[in-house]
Amino acid sequence: MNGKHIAKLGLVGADIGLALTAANLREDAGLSSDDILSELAGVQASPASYGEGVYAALAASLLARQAKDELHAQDALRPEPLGYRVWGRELIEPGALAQMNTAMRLPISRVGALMPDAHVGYGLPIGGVLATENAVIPYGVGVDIGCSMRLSVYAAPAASLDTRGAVGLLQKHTRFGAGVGWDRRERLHHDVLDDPAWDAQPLLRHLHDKAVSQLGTSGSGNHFAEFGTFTLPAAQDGLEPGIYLALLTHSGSRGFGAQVAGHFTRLAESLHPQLDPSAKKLAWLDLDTQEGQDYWQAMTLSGEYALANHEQIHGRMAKALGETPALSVSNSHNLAWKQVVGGREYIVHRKGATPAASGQLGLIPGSMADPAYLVRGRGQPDSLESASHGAGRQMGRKAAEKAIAKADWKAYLNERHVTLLGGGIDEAPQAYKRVEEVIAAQTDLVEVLGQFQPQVVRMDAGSEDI
DNA sequence: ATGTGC
Repeated sequence: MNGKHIAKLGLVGADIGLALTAANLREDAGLSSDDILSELAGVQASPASYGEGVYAALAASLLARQAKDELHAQDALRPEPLGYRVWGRELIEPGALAQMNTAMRLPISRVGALMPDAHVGYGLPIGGVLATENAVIPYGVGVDIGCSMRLSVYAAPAASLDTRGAVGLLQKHTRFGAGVGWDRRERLHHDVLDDPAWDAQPLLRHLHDKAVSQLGTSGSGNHFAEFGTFTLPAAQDGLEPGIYLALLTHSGSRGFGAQVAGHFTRLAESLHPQLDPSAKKLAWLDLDTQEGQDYWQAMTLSGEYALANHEQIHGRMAKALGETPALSVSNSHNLAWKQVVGGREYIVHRKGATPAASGQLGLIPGSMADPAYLVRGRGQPDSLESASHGAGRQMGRKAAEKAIAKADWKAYLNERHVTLLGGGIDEAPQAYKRVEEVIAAQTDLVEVLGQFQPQVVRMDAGSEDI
């Protein structure tokens, strides 16, 4: 009796050693090689019936291997990605298409689409829309859960707030930077802080204090608060055509949402150890598990928290201006929704994509010095009723710091009479695709209703200073 | 995206 006999049975790895050990004991007990081999075949065929005795260790190892193989089979990627439509393909880098292809190979994926602002992200590309069946992918939503836009249009002429006034308001009523919150005495309350969901999970309870301090702040990266002129060519929601003063903000769920995203993507990865490495960051949570339900609850709360951030920023500003907005629009662009697609309910992930159901209003910003658009969705089915969430990056942050001359950046702002508070060269307009081209690539997804031109922009100071 | 990090 030796390893070759055992290997012939199809045993692999550590199981061979375990089988040999057991075989030696049976040989000592007087059994023939043929008898032992037939016993081993019995263990292989039904390891669950050998919980005790000389074959117990081998049986346990076989069972563990079986479970792992089943997990692997469940998580196996399709050999080929499902088909999906791409808007503005000529504007999209190959890496983003490769990431979308991987996403469309997941066993849980059903329908997908790529928006014209798409670029590479963690897991699902930014600008990716993905419908899955009964499962949610934390990195299909993104790190900044609930990242969103809000526009307030005031029934006041664009010239009624000068640059100096706008700078003062932005400095007084907005807060930027990683880790930054409002001082205790400056904080405002919001009902979102009383949501019972905060008490439903230890993680959420733990993050409540941070959420309290950061409510009504704007964070870092591409987040902004800006005053500008809003041009409305045709009446909308009772607002007459005209050129108005307006406030546009881009903010998310801050440290709270980031910690939720990190926690649940690590959890998802740990639950899918057999997932192909190329799809590691696309690990999902089944919605019929406790983990999936917990993520859904935390994600929903993060989304509401992010919208509350905007409400507070706009509320502070409206009070300071003494104006009530004549038109208010907001939308989340990093979130998952339950949505009926072709008669079936799927989980639709939009990671940097604007919901664009028929008639639904949304906001698509360009850059710190380029126009933002008020749009109305056309409910295009192949896009899963979506549109781009912005212009999309043309180059990464490090590439932008190398490639863009500071003088060119400043000239771009000067030509458009944009005053910038904070803001790094990694967010320069030249780092983004031309938003006009991105809008032109999705005329079948959204109709443009109005245009916002930034004039005084506040962003996080970042690594560079203008 | 975030006062972080396989």
